[in-house]
Order: sequence, then C-alpha cells, then structure tokens
Amino acid sequence: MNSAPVTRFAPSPTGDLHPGNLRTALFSYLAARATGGRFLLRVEDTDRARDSVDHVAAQMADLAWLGIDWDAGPDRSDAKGPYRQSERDAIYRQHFERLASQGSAYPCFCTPAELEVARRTQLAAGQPPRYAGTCRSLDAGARAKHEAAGRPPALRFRVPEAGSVDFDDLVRGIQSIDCAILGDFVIRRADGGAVFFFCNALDDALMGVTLVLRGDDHLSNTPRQLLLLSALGLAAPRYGHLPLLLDPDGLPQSKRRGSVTVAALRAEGFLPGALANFLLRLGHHGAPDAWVESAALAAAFRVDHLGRAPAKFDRRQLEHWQREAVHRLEADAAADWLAPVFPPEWLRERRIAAARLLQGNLLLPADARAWLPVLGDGLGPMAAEDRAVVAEAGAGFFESALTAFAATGADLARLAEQLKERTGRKGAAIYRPLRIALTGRHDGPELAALLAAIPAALVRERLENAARMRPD
RNA sequence: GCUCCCAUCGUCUAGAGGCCUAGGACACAGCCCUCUCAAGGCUGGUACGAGGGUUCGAAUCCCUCUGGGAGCGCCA
Repeated sequence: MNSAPVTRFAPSPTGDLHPGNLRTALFSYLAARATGGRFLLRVEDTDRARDSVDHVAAQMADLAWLGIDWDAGPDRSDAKGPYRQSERDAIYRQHFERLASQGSAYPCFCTPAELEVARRTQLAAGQPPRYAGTCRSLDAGARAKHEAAGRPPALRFRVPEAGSVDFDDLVRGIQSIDCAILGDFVIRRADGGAVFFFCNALDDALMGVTLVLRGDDHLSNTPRQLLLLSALGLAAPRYGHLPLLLDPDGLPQSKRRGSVTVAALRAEGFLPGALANFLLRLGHHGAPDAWVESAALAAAFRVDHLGRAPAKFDRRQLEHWQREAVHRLEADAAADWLAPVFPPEWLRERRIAAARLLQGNLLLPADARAWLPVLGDGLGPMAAEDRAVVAEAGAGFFESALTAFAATGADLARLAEQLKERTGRKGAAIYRPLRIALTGRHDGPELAALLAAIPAALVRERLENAARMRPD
C-alpha cells in the first residue's frame, strides 16, 4: 500500500453530492495520484427505490468538474468490472453460495415483525439490539419446514462467538472490537438482494482496492466487513476513517436538512480550484497556506496528515479560496465564467475585456450584474454622498472634463493632466468626482480601465449630466 | 439503552511532557499603499470544555464529568 495504492470512491446515487462526499472522493483520488496508484469509481446502486441514473450522471459530473478522473468506473470498465453493483448480481450470488456452503452464513427465516419485537425487548432490557440467533443452528427438519411454508429466507453471516477483530485504521489507529458485541448480520435480503456491508467489502477486495478512505460513520461497521472478507479468504484493504463534515450549525450534513450540495455551489459560480483548496484543508493539515494549483494538489496531500476531529463547512473560508481562484482566472476563462450574466449580444471580445476589467472586484458571477449598467446603459440613481461629491466639483469642472475628453479621448493620465491645468485641482479632487460621474458609484476597478471600457458617447453624456447636477 | 469515536482562537488547523506567557491561515479591527474598491504590506484582539490525578513540569499522559457524533437495520 505504501508504494502504489488502489483507492476508490463508491457513492450511492441517491442524490446530489455534498461537499463532504466530494472531499472523501478528492482525498481518495489524491492518495492514489500522489504515489502513482489507481483510482476507481464504483456506483453502489443496490437501492432500487431511491437510486436513479440521473444521479449517477450528476455525481460523475461533479467529480469531473473538480478535476477528479478515474482509471476505471461505470463508463470505463475493465477486467475487474462492471463498476455498477446493480450489474454484479452473479458475482454476489457466487459468493453467497460459497459462504453458505462452508457454513459461514445460514438462512434466516425470522420475519421483520419478529425481529422488531426482539429488538424492542432487548432495548427495553438495556441490552444492545443484536440478532438473537434464532435461526443460527436450525436442523435440516426445521429448515425444510420453513421452506415448505414458502417464506424465502434471508442469508445471515455467522459471527464468531469469541475473539476479536483487530485492525489499524489509518486515521484512528489500532482498533480492537470484541466479536461478542457483533450480532449475526444479514448479507442477502429475502428478496435476494445483496446488502451494503457485503457488496461494499466484497467489491473492494475483488477490484483490488488496497486503501479505503471513507466517512467516520463506517468505522464501527468495519469489523463486520473484515470478518466477511476473512471468511472468503480475500485480502482486506487498509481503512482510513475520515471525520464527518458538519454544517455551520454543527450538525452533520444531510440531504434531509437541506445541506448545501456541490451542484448548488457550482451553480452559484464557485470555481473548482476554490473548492479543491477549501476541501484540501478540511480534516487535513500540512498543505501550504497559499493557493495550491490543481496540478500540485496531489503533492500537497498526505494520507498521514488526516485529522480526527469533525470540521465545519464555513462559507467564508470557501470564499477566500474563491477570491484567489477568481484572481487567477485568465481573461478568456473569466469571460466564460461570467457568461451567465453577460448580455447575450455581447461579442467575445467585449466579454473578455469586461471580464478582465471586473474580475478583480468579483467573488461570484452575480456580482458582475451591478457593473453591467456602468459599461452599458442606464446608470441608476446615485447615493446622496456621491451626489454631494459631484455637486462640489461643480459644473465648471465637468465642462472642463468634457473639453479635455474631446482632446485626449479615453487616456485618463492625459485627461487628468489637462483637468489639473484647467481647474487647479489635483489627486483625489479630480479622480473622485470623475469616477462617480462616470460610474455612479465610488468604488470599483481602476478608473483608467473603466474609462477605456465605457463608450465615448456615454462618457460625454455622463459628464454632461454631472455638470447639470445640483446638491441635495 | 449498549458499544465506539471526537473535543485548541468565531472558523480551518499546528501542537505526539519542557522549544507554548500556545504558532499559522480565514474572518474581524487599525495603519500603510492608493483616485475608490479589491489585492498587497504591517499591527492587534480572541482558544487549550470542566474537575481531579501522574510529574520538578501537562494543551500534550490517566480518570471522571460535560458537550457533540456514529453504530447497534432484510437502508446505503
């Protein structure tokens, strides 16, 4: 495992990916890429009721968006495939038979109602709810009787009565779980469907996965999977259990609670590099304080630098990385990024120019909306304090500006020079009223670039309006 | 209920007995730079959940408590 691990991400397509899922995927991916290993994508679609093919596609799109690619997956199978559990029934069946024939598993005829009663009774008695073992040692006669009754049995794994399961978790360290606290668990439902514990562990082993990074919530189930694998004589992967990613209120992210999804973040305009840099530092330390390029992500990731404490999803941290990402955007990429808010009639060149001009002042594409009127048409009303600045400069100032503009065009340095000569003003006394007159606001990108980006006719019109402006 | 896991600034984290009057980053405040905003530079405030031990010495080890989480499913 030290040299070239095989890792995987194994989502169940029951909804959109959350940042926490994506982090697990990213870490698994980076763990493989950092050392020249392989990364697999396996779809765990064994829940026909909730799964959907749309979710599979959406999840793959989220992964690809972040820059995660897989050596094998549902869309790219190989000898170890298929990579959709819904297509692996024959494999599961074969291993069920093996387990059953060697006595590691047995048919269980208990009904859900019976099990529920037993569970309640145990809970009431202060006992942990564990399978009581009713069907554990049914003789042939009893078994035949049940079968004659027509009820199809589930298949239950026989957990050893004594001993313990020991493993060394990559992030949690040595774990030792007493078999006595593990009840016999179902591996095949009465309807013949394989259960998560089973397919998940079996597929990892069969696909040659050597390192599994997954959520904390699987930690206490790991012994069951280890038992299963050892009964099958298969090599188990190394496990590393990542702490959960929490919502800002400190509760675990979940679909039910409406936690933010990766898809929603993408729709808002967050950039993949921003999310990657953000996730890289959640439950993982040792990455540099500064921005990490996507090509350097794998080198910045260390599997032995994973933390144990849960982390909160903090949008402001994400926004910091987003700002970094936006600043780093090439002009044409920035134009694409802003495409959703640009007027459709704008040509490529104009989009690039506008993007270059604005990108330093934007966090999300929606922020650009406020600037469209400045570059195009229809300045809104200005704030009282801004009107006051314009009024203070006075009609003479703007008339001089008009004259100067006619001579210099959109060359701010020369324009300012002439204004200085004509009005005796300098510095902020020139730039500030000019900025406000031209843009209707007192903040924003460099004025020189702004002046160059506003059509000359509009520049004149705005200067004329400013000249007519009175205080109050 | 039982078993297991987690616990450092508001947030992400460093810290594996003395290097910690706890470091960095984000956020926040102030200053500098600057036509403004952003960026950048500098400065500042804010944290070891509580209580007991062990030790010459504890954020670091042990115990208890508190708080949070997970698992105990014919869900994944």
